[in-house]
Amino acid sequence: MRQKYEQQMKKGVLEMLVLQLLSEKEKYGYQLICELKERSREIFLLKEGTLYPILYRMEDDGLVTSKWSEPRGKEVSKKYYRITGQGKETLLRLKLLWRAFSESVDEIIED
Amino acid sequence: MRQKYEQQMKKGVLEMLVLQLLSEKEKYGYQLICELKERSREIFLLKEGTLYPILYRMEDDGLVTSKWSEPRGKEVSKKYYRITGQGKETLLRLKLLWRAFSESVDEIIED
DNA sequence: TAATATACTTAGCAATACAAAGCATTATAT
DNA sequence: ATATAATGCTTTGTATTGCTAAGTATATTA
Repeated sequence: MRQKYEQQMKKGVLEMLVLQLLSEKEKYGYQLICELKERSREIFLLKEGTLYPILYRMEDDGLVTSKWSEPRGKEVSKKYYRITGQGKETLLRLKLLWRAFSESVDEIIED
Repeated sequence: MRQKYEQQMKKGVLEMLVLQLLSEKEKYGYQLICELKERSREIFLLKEGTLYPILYRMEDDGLVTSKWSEPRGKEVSKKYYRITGQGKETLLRLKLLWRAFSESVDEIIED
């Protein structure tokens, strides 16, 4: 299953976007959902049932790590995700694939 | 299930591409596989097990119609698919969605 | 005559995106 | 004071999807 993420490209866009956001700064789940909604102008409206399984999967695959924050004062403890070296590599690969994929689609639909 | 195709946007790229090819001229299954391979520069390498179910689905949904060719001489009979009015509408909608979708992705991954 | 290309079909599988629900806490509004 | 909404994480179940794999059949090429 070496090519897993590549093969899932069409579905793998979400993985790519999550990795992108995490490559900028470590974040927790709910935050990712909100940021994705904002930055995509309401196009990526992830449900928890979509995002969290993605995070668990990526953690299993070594693309991200997680750790619970120690809550300061009244704060609730949150689970922060951080991208790993392997995750950065995967993100790069996914971006290249996305370019090829989307350019190809564009060419075909523009006659 | 009115929004079916819209909701499946990420997976619906294949449907969009097939509709696009059919909007240019009626075609048969194998031909679609070959053309898609060519025009996408080897990026969309559809298997029969992927394409034919898509065609059946779209026929069920009234986006395309099919008819068997009467074989001339030695020719094998082929099942030609033609896009319908509803299929053209769907194609337009899918293209608009694709633009919004891909532009959104591009913005996010380009920081 | 064997292999390859063309052409369509189907069964079965793994992965995914989602709905939906639950749990717990904090903030806001009534 | 109490209800509601928002935040935050998790899990279960479901429909859809893309694919593997196999099967059927004919035509062409080696």
